[in-house]
Amino acid sequence: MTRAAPPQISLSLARHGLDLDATLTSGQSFCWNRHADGRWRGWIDGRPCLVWQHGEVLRAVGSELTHEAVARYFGLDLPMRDIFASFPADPWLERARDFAPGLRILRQDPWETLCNFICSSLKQIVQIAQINASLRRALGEPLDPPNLYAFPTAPRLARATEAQLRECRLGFRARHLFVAARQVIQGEVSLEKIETMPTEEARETLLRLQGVGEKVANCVLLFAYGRLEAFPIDVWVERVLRQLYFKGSKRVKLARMADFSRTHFGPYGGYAQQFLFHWVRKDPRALVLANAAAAKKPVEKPGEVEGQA
DNA sequence: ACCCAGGACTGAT
DNA sequence: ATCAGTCATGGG
Repeated sequence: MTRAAPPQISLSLARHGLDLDATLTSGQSFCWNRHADGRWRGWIDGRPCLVWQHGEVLRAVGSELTHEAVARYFGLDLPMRDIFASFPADPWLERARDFAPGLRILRQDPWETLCNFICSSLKQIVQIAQINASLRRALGEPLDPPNLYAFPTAPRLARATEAQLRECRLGFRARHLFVAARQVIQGEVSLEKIETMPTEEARETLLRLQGVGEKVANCVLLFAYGRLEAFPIDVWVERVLRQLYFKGSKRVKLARMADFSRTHFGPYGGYAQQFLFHWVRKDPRALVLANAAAAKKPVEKPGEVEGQA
C-alpha cells in the first residue's frame, strides 16, 4: 500500500531567527541525528520527521506533522526581543549569547524529557542520546519505516523488568526510571496537570518523582513545559557561575548560586543559562576567559555578594 | 590507570 | 539542615 508523501512544512525565520545546529546540539534534546547533508532526523510530539534549515527558512517533513507543531516545538512563538531585552547588562552573558544567538529552547514532550533527564545523571550528552535510542529499540513501539521506534510510553516502561532497563545501559538509573514510570501511571504525578500549574507548584510536583532532584526538575520545566525562568545548574553551569560571578571561590554553596542566578538573570533566566551552558561547552575560548576571571582575586569576605548587581 | 559526565539518594552528624 | 559515600557505565 502506498501513501501520499507528507507535505513539506516551511517556516520563515526572518523575524525570529534560529540556529538549528546549535539548538539541536545544546544538550536539551537527545533524539536527533544529523545526516551528512545537514538534515536532522528526529521526533516532534512523538512523530518522526526530517528537519533542515536554509538560512532564514526552516523546513520539515513528517506524516501528521503540522506547521503549528513545528513552530511550537522550536519556540517560534516566543518573544525573543523581550527575552533578550530582559537580560541584565552582563558582559559574560552577552558573550555567551553572541556565540550562538540563534540558540532556542525547545518545547518537548514532557514524558520523554522527564525520562531523558532521569537518565542524565552522571552521563555525558552523547550517552544520554544512546540510552534514548536503546530504550526505543528495546521497548518502543515499532513504526512503519523499519528500524524506527517510538519512545516507550509510561505503561510500557512500568511493565518492563529492571533487568531489561539495565540492558539499555542505564546502570543505577534503571530503578529511578522504573519507579518514576509507576508513579506516573498510577496517577501519583500527572504530567498533564503540571502543564497548567504555577511553576513553583509544578517543580514541587516533579520533585516527588524518583530520580528527580532540583536540577532534573528544572530541566523538565525548562525544556518541556516552557518555564523559561527555570535555571538548571549542572556541573558545567556550576563551574562557569563559580568562575565568572564568584571569582572561583570553592566555598560558595549551590543554593546560594541558585539564589544569585534567579535574581541576576531575571524572568528568562533559563534562556540565559542555556546560552552560558552552550558557550562553555562549545567555545574553547570560554574556558580561557572563565579561568582568567576566576584567577583575578579570590573572595575574602564570605558574606559579601560577589556577582555584580 | 585515572578522571569526568546536564545528579539523586541514603544514612550519619 | 547539612554532608560524605555510593550508585553503573562509557569517553577521553
